[in-house]
Amino acid sequence: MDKLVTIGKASRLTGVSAKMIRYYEEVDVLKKASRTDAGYRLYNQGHIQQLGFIRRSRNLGFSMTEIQSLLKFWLDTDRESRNVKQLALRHLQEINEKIVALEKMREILQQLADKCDGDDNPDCPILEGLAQRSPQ
Amino acid sequence: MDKLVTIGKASRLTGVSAKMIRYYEEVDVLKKASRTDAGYRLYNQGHIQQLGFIRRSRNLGFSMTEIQSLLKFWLDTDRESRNVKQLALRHLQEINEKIVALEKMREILQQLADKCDGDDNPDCPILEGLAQRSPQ
DNA sequence: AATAAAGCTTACCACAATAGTAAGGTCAAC
DNA sequence: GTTGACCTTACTATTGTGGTAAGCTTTATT
Repeated sequence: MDKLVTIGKASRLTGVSAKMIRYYEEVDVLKKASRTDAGYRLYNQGHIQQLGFIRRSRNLGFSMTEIQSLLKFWLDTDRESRNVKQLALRHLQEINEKIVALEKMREILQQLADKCDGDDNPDCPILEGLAQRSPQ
Repeated sequence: MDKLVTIGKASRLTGVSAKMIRYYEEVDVLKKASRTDAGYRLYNQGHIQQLGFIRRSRNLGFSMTEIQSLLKFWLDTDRESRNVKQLALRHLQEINEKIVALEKMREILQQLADKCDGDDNPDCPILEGLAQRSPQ
């Protein structure tokens, strides 16, 4: 009683482009689809759920490799939540590091921009900053 | 009286890898170097300064295309600082958008992680969240 | 039934910025 | 006169996504 859908419908159901669905299969984060006689891919409910899982994981910034691990945990009822949490915390730390880096950029750039009149005059502390000082 | 250096020295002087120096030349953000008879690239003080400019711009997250514009402004003494500031503010906005996106990820992921015991038990709200809800 | 439109297939290319490798030429020192 | 450091070009790969082209299948319209 498993309703099977072709890739276009699976895409509409999950919000994942057909292109990406094929790619996920290719890099082994999505279980291979069965095929019709003509070679069309067919997806069942399990695939659809898995695609949702992948999409939400991507939206949280997890890499393909991390998603592979997450999916393995998800499918393994014997997992220890310790391992999942560890993966999540590691990713959280990466996110934090990216935020810190971006905030540093923002601060320096904002300081330069504040000093620049932004008119028809050629004087420009932004260019001077990029040319001379060392905004890290 | 312009001291010329080969690419290795230019790299050490600027902190830009030789690989990247060649790449910058190829994509036209760095003026072409002159060559020795044997074909070795030779860099002068202007090149070195320009490489510093590029490195600092990269560190602030500007793309190659943006850096091309910045360099054009820098070399044009008739520039209007308005244009430079506009470019900088646009980039600042992109940085802010990235920060906002990352903070959203962080919040959702942190919430999931907080609910997860992270022990040898298989129960895992992180996986449940990825599987079921919509942590956009 | 014939044809058109929509949907699917694989196999390419492109992106942005960086790093790595291989095969080979050059230069300086010992 | 050989070794080792340095340089050259030309590839390949990365990450995740989008695009295109050429061709087959299925569905809808006439």
